[in-house]
Amino acid sequence: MLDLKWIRENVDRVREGVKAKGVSIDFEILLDLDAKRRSRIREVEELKAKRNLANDEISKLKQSGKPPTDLIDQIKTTSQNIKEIDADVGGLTDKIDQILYTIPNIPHDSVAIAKGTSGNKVVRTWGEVKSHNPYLKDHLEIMTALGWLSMDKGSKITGTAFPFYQGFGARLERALINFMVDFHTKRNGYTEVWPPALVNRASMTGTGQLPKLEEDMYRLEKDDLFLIPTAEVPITNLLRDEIVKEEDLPIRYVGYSPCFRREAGSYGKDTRGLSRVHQFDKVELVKFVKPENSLEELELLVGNAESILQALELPYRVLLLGSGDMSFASSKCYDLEVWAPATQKWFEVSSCSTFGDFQARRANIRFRRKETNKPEYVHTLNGSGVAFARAVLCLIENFQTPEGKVNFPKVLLPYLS
RNA sequence: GGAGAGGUGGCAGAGCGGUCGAUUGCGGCGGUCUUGAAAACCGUUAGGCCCGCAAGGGUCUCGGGGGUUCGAAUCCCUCCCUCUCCGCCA
Repeated sequence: MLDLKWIRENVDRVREGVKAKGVSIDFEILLDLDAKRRSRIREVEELKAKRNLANDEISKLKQSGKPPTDLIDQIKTTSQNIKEIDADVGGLTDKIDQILYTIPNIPHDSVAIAKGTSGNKVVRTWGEVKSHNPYLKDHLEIMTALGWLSMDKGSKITGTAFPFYQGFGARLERALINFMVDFHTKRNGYTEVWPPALVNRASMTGTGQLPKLEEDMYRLEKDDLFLIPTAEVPITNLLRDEIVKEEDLPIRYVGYSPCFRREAGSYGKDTRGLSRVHQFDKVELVKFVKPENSLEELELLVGNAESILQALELPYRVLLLGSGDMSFASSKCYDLEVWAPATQKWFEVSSCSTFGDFQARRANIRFRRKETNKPEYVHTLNGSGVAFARAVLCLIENFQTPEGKVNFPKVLLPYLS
């Protein structure tokens, strides 16, 4: 979330930033509640100071054996007042928090202000973008024919858009997990983690999925736990409510997890085969960095994600997202899209963002700077490195042979043999 | 799931209604001593919020929330978590 004090001092800038994200917030109400709350706090703290002095006095009188009954009677009304004002402050705080939690992060200055996807810019393209060729079959056709994937079985067992991988398809999934995690640990310097796939409400709130996206997630009612939409959630929350040492930064984690998305209301849009599914696998990169290194670390993160696509010999392009297409918590975001030559579409397989201190503030993740010895919020970043279902889709379509078989990039061969 | 014991500062561990934000030890930081280091000694070492340009002052926090009281780390209720034993189980 944004800092209330900072909002107060920079309302116009926040107002513009929020609008650029396509969200509408009534800041007059917020600032009014804030002013009321602070005035009530001043009021109640004065009373508390008075009560504390009286309590000291009572304590002394008791110790010297004098009955402090008069003083107790006097201070009773003060205590009653304190209770009432405290309740009022509590109510105001709840209202303020409710608003604060719905305010999105504002885009970084280097991000184009634009509606929807109109501000997205291709910053570079890599590899050969194959044009349409009559013999090309799409991934679903190939994988189904080879017995690698059954969307029908997934539907029977669970429901629509739950892929069931079989035989070599299952093997491929497992190989990709190992390849990507190895690559990021050995070559890109990340520390491997394997997080839980279920998280509690506090974690979902910490990274910003809640309260806004509750409808997009699978939830276990009985335990009030959520199936993670991305490993970003458990991995970022690893450091929730902690203060790390300055010299430990940057902290880099890589973790595999299954990802679960209800994708409510998205039926009929790009849903063929593996292009949009409710459960998929993903290797996620998460970084905690010092604020001054945030943008530079984002570029490195994008590079780390790209290195996977290059190793897999997949043609891709990098998009810098405009304000209207960015996620709620993101401050600056690059998407990586891979070309699928049969489907003739770009598929997003990675989204790399810096969140500034937005998540760190919500999740209370700080570091202590040596010079000042004061705790400061870290900046959090994450990116897919990369997301599977679509990467598999692109892999199959790019590496298919005219005979209806599939070759694989040589980097995967050790994992597939 | 059942029974019991606990959750206190970076860690360990006291306190169990009244100057307790908290004794003490370890660790960390600064200093004295030393050619340097160790040891020893001295000092220092939580965070949030409010007011303030600042210095500083006030207030809150002993797992979370609520209650009793003039006053709660201490008493009561509730939830969460950890440990031990039993049950169940991959």
